Amino acid sequence: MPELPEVETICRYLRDGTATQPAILNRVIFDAQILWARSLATPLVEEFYRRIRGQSITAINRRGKFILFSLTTDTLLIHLRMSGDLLVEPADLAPLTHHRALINFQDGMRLAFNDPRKFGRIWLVEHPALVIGGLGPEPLDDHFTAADLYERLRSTRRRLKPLLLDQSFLAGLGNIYVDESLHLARLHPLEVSQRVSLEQAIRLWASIRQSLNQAILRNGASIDWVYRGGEFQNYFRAYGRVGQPCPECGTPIQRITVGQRGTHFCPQCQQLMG
DNA sequence: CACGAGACCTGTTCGC
DNA sequence: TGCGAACAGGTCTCGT
Repeated sequence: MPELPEVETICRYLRDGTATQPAILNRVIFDAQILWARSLATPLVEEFYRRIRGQSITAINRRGKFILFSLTTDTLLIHLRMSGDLLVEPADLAPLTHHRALINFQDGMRLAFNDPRKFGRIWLVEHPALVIGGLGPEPLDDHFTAADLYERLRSTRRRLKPLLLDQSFLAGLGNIYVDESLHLARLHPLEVSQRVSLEQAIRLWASIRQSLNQAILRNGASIDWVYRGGEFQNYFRAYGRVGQPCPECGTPIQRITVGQRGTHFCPQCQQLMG
């Protein structure tokens, strides 16, 4: 499910709690179970069990699409990839079909990692930089400026869509928010980054931040069978709207494939520069 | 260097 | 109704 706004939403749910699930900050870990071996990236499962036991959750943060749980001595990182989700529930429930890992707390609750497609990954490390060190800037960070984006765009000749999906270029965007940001900025997904002017870069920078901020305000997007209460899917401008009118000009939204990803854009508003 | 294809996985939806 | 194909919010690795 998750791109930056959805991961941010889940992060807040875990930190602050919701109407249906309690916050898990400061809980003490009793033990853990890995139900699908490949969900654990590192360390080996026995060491994971041994090290995580007895640590408590001192902070919950997001970096790009990673969720970082600061523990007493280590950091637990979880990437939800395509279909992952995190649930807080009583530890005595029988695991659901798609539960891949369980972190059991001393107070009888547990954090369950549910992931039908099994692409998600878990790391337990002393130094999180080992996992997230290669990420590009955080798009909503005050330190990330339009000038930064312009400079980064100029440093390569890649097409905008695959470039913005590259987490080492910018952290957190995925298929939805790249399409939404490019539409808002009126830039073609196949435009070459080096041809983007300063003015266009400023527009793209503002569009990325606006898309992400609006999505976070609506608790992210919920599509298909994964519904977490987010409502941003009702405000999509381009993503998933093939054949429907562009909100700016009414031209039907087109779908092409770029780097094996479905790509949605308005052929009128988003034209390649000649 | 930049891009495309194939892997990793399961589930849903679409077209005939 | 049934069945295969296409598709899905991600990322890695390999070959050209």
